[in-house]
Amino acid sequence: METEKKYNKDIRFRFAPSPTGGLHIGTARTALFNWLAARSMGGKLVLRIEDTDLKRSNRDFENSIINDLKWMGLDWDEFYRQSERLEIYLREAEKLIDEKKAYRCFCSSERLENLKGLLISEGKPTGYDNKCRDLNESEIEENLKEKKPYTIRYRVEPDEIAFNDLIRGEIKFSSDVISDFVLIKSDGTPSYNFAVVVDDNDMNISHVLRGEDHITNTARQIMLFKSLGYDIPEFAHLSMILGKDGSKLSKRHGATTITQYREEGYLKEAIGNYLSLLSWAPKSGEELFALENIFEKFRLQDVSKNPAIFDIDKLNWINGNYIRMKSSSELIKLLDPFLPSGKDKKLSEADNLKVLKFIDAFKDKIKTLKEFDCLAEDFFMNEIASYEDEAAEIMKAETAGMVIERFESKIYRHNKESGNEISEEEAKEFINEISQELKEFNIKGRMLYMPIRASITGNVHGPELPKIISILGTDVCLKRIKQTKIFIENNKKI
RNA sequence: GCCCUCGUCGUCUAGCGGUUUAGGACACAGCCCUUUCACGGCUGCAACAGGGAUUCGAAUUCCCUCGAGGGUACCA
Repeated sequence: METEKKYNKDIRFRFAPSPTGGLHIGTARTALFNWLAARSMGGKLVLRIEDTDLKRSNRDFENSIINDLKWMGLDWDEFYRQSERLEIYLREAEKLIDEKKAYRCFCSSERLENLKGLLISEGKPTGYDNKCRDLNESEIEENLKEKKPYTIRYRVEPDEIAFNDLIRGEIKFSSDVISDFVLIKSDGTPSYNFAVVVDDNDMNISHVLRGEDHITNTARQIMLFKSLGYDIPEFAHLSMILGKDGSKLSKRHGATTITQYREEGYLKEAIGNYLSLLSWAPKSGEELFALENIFEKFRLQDVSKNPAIFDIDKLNWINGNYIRMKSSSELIKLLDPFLPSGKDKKLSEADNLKVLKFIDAFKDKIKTLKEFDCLAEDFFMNEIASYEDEAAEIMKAETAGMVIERFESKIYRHNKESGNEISEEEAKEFINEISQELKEFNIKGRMLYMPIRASITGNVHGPELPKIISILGTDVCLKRIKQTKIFIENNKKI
């Protein structure tokens, strides 16, 4: 109750990715939940790039992350980059040294490695052995004079650390299990735990919402908040996202970055919707919703503690739903990078109309935009690429030839009289006519429709026949029928 | 090893001591619609990790075991 009062006026969340890779699905989920929480509470969201690991961070990754965040429809109120704030961390660390809450450690990394190896072999907890904890003034002076590189370590004092996780409830630690850790690395950059605390205070962060993998860091950070005399923010930890086999989501499970999913043909609406459903559900039980409509219903307290397995089937289902919700004209824009005609950037007026028809015919069959790609391939060629076994089988029937013959003559006449364009209605009328004509031979149903379908697509599945005919146009239909007749001849010989 | 977290259908979850023959969604199976595929509709399949304790009563509270995940860095 009191905590609610405390932050009512000034709620500030932050999202703090490190640019050591693209925007990972799990990181994106954390970003989304921060956005949801901040917006639902009427607070602000800060984006902070944690690029203090000079070796692994890079600007391309940062751009990619920001790009993907924006693509998802997330926005933020303030932006910071830790690499631009290095003096601040140094200054705060010096302060702690002065207060004897931190100290310079001159141990080489070799020594630390050896120490760790030794402790492991003895079956003891690994951790720093406090060698430099109580160096006297002259020892320190001497080391500094020798220009020995040093780190700044925090002096962990015996204490019990407890905090109330907004998702998990009370979590306690004993300082016994935490050894003196590094605040400032020997290259002068701050370590993660230190930079985070200084920044969260500096940026007036009221709520820290991050992944479960940071729970143990929280203990270290709380010690630092106390030692630096800062106010301690609220904490909440989201569960991990796991792969199908229950292990941490990694490349082995397929695509792991938002960029990849975008390229696979997932819509931002679907990604946001699905990710928000990972460890949270609206009370109403809705499964499909827009983020803009849902954040009001979002409550941090309702977030589930269980780890969630990333289920591509459900994402596909959601994505299919959003594809169906889009109009064909919206889809044509989204589809641009996926369509063969879009690839070589020569979309004529006629092509455009064709694509529109094509989208209309296929959009309720498809789970990802990328699936349009291979589908489109078949429709934008003059020839049929290959005949399905089932189609070949259908066309072996005596009556198939008759059907195709009649179909061809109708298309042929239309082509001579009205050209390539043929509307769905006209195509439908043709089929009806053929149906009437062949009634006396008792050719109907499958035996009527399938040969027609197979003769122009080589396939027994697909969109409604009139749609296909209209998409292809009579020119292509005639070419393909001719091709099919040859195919049937050859097929007979075998 | 030590520390922390988590454990409801295959998966995401609802459930907050009696209203529960544990509800919904995805996936799967069947049926209907349909010239086909898909969409849509209907039906079905399927879970409280195990053991104790508290209680008249436990998926819900407590303890133990087991399982999973995370941390234990001059990575974040």
